[in-house]
Amino acid sequence: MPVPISRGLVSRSLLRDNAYRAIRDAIVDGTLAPGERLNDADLVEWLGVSRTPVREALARLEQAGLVQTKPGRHTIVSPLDVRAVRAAQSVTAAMHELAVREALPGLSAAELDAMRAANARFADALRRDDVDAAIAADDDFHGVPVTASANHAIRTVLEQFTPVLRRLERLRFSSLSGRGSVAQHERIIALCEAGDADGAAAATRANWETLVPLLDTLPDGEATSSTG
Amino acid sequence: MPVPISRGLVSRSLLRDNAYRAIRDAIVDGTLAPGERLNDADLVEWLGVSRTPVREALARLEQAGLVQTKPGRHTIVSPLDVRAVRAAQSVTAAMHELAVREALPGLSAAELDAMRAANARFADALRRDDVDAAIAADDDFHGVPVTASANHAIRTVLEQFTPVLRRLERLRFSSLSGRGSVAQHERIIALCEAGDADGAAAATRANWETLVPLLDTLPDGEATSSTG
DNA sequence: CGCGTGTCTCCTGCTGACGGTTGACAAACC
DNA sequence: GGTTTGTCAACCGTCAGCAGGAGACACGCG
Repeated sequence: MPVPISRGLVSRSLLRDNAYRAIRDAIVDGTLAPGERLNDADLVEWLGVSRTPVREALARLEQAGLVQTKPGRHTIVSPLDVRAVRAAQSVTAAMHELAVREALPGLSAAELDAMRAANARFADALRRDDVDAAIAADDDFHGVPVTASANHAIRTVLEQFTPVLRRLERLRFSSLSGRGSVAQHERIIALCEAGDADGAAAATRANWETLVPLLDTLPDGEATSSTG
Repeated sequence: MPVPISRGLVSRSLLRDNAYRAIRDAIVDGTLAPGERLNDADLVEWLGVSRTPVREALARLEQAGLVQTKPGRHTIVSPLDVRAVRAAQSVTAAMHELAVREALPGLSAAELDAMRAANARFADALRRDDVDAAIAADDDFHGVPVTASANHAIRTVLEQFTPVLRRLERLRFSSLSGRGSVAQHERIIALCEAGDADGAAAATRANWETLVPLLDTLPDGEATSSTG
């Protein structure tokens, strides 16, 4: 049997990556509550790995702003902070806008189909009130231009800050932000098909701005750490 | 004597942060050449710290794309890759544009003065062909809107990807990209003063686009690792 | 009873060491 | 001589342990 020569298809899993995903997901879905203290030893026991991969995972999470570390003292899950989420939102929106702009010239019919399919799954998940599936489909939809842009920096930034937004959506509203997003997605697809870069970029940005009104429902000082 | 109650003014320096800065600067200024192999043991000996802080520094550099790691095999300084630099450039430009847009409504006269002062230092450094000073002044100039935007995500992203651009400028051209940048900076200041958000944002983006023509002078496959 | 101080414990940051995997070299076979 | 395969050294990922500092508590003093 001739072995397929696809390179690096199965990459060995690093313990630190698994730890990163596990802790990140636990923060996003609320298992680890905002403001909660993260003890290295506890995480070690929970994940069944040593402190080194756990600490490397925490370091990555700190860059994203999901955890905060005071050197030598403690590590906590970041409180829900309006300004921090707003910051992550505007950066995320800018990245998606940029991805659409860079991807559009070379967007293939197959990729447009992939966006349509993802949007269909998104709509279906919303009908079923399946938050997990809806978020996954939404990620798939916006992931098409990101992948097509072939811009690794965009991907890196999005992987950093998207969890911050997802956490707010899941903890605070327990349902995906906009049902109107389905129509917005359709509009984005249409503009992409028409080759309207400015229009598609603007529509994408607008789509990610739907989070903003929800932000305003968060009291300014909610769950601020020490002073409150 | 009453002690000033400024909080956390002196933050204890972490070895990993020092290691990060040292390695990053060495890559940017070419001390560590593109494609060069990075041996943990060598870095340990050079920096005089243990492997852990060195590895944490390398992990951060990998996110920025300045080094590449094959798990279990080796770590190398990223070769000069047009696509990677182009990706970092477009993300950086988008971030600076966003920073100006968010900072403008609340930009004070003092901050405008700071931009003018930085631009003056920038022009002076260019006259003296002092690349280090020019880059520092340029950073200061663009740092004003970034700081004023109070958007921590923007700052994080810029700290990640700016070194990638600086490395290209220093290795490949040994002089700052655009002498015309002084005039562009003045234009940005004027538009900020006039409160023209769209104009200032566009001018900022245009300023960071001056890197693009230089990118085209890089052959597509320059310094790709194995074949060369 | 309130405040300041000393001690004690816990936790983080760092260190040094070990094992698994990977790419390379060389010997053996066709 | 070319190809295959066995062996090997090197290096990264991970582990357990140590030291310094910060916070908590209790004691003593005013």
